[in-house]
Amino acid sequence: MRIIDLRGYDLLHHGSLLLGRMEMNGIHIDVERGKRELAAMQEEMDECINIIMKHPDVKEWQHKRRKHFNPNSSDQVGDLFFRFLDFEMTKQTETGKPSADADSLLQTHHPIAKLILKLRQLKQAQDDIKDILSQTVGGYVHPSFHLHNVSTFRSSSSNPNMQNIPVRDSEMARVRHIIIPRPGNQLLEFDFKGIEVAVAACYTGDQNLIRYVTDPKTDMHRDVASQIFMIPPDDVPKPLRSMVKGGFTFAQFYGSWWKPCAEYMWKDIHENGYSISGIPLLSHLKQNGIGDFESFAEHVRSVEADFWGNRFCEYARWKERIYAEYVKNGYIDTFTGFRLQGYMRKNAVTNYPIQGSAFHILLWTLIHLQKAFDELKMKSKIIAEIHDSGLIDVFPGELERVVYIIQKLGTEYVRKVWKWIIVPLRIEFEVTEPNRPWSEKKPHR
DNA sequence: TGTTCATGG
DNA sequence: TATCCATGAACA
Repeated sequence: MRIIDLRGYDLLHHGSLLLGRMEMNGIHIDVERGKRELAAMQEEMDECINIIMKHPDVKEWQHKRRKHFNPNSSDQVGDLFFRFLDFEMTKQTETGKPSADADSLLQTHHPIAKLILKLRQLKQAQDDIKDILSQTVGGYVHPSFHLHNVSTFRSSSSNPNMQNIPVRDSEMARVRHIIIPRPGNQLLEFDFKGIEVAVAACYTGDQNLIRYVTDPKTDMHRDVASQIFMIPPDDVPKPLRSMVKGGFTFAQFYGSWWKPCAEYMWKDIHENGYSISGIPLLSHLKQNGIGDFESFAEHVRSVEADFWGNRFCEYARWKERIYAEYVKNGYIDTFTGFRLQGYMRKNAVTNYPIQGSAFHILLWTLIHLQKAFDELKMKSKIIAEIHDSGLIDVFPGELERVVYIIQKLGTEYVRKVWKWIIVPLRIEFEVTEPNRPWSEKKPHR
């Protein structure tokens, strides 16, 4: 992997300076609240452990195995459920042992499965908070951000990693309670919507993909869901759309194929029982001749053939073209000035330039945002960056101005500089009240 | 140290 | 016909 020209050099040079500046700024931490959360989590964990250890199945396991049960050991948990209690093993680890991940455990419907998972969540949240507190000095933590670790020329973060702090799970999102703005300030988060898909449209020039990311009246995930489940586009329920988004469309973009996609979706629709205008999805499928996994998989196979053969045929051709280029030359070049070389699998070749360049749009925006802050003598500070989003500690009275500048830079100016961005970009903003934690961010406008 | 599981994009 | 890229912790 190397830089091929001044565009790439410039990004790394100014990008490094920016990330260094961010690192020096640091993030304000509510240390007292952190300590309270740790204590509260410990109590909840003790409660879980108590119930787990009292369960007759665990006691019997300890007796027969002549060992103290450790609920943090996935080896032991897997052994308990899938060997000792003989639940059906639906998933193996790479080395052939029964998997003890969240999915596998939930499928047992055993009363302590949920407790073990809750314990895992609490433990990780507690570890995250401990990790942050241990590296906080004078109320501020200074995470590292790097540009030299990732094969795609994305960034990474460590000590502590600010790029994988939980946000979806309500228990774990408690970690965000301790991340607060400077006194009197607000936290502003902005993120590029669907930027990887937008960048994929730029690289591939696929007319249908370009239309989907350009025309807000269209909806790719809804249309694909409509095709897979044979229902009118307007009848696609939101949760089903979102399942298809991750389980089929993105999986396909990343290089998956019909069989694993079909397995994932088939399992999901059995667990989550969607209904289409009052009719259970499974009955609806049966009415359309799909009554078992084999017929569903066969159908998904045909949807996949249409996906790459018709819907996104230019994307498919680009994938072949770029891979052939890599095989011939031993490298591929990105729009942002980098040469990707060395051993890459086919799926990597078709994904790296997209992933890297999507991040570079954010990086460019942040570099110029910092420049604006300096030139206008503004007091807001950039404090973190998460691949397609930025986190700003906003000084009182500067909020609207900061939002305006980000909007201008990230959706207009970047397109004047990088003509390869041939589709519109969209940014959404979320903000907290003054002095309130990151967990309380609300949509802005 | 390799494996597994967790989180984020 | 391998779902892309990371970091961190615990266990064995």
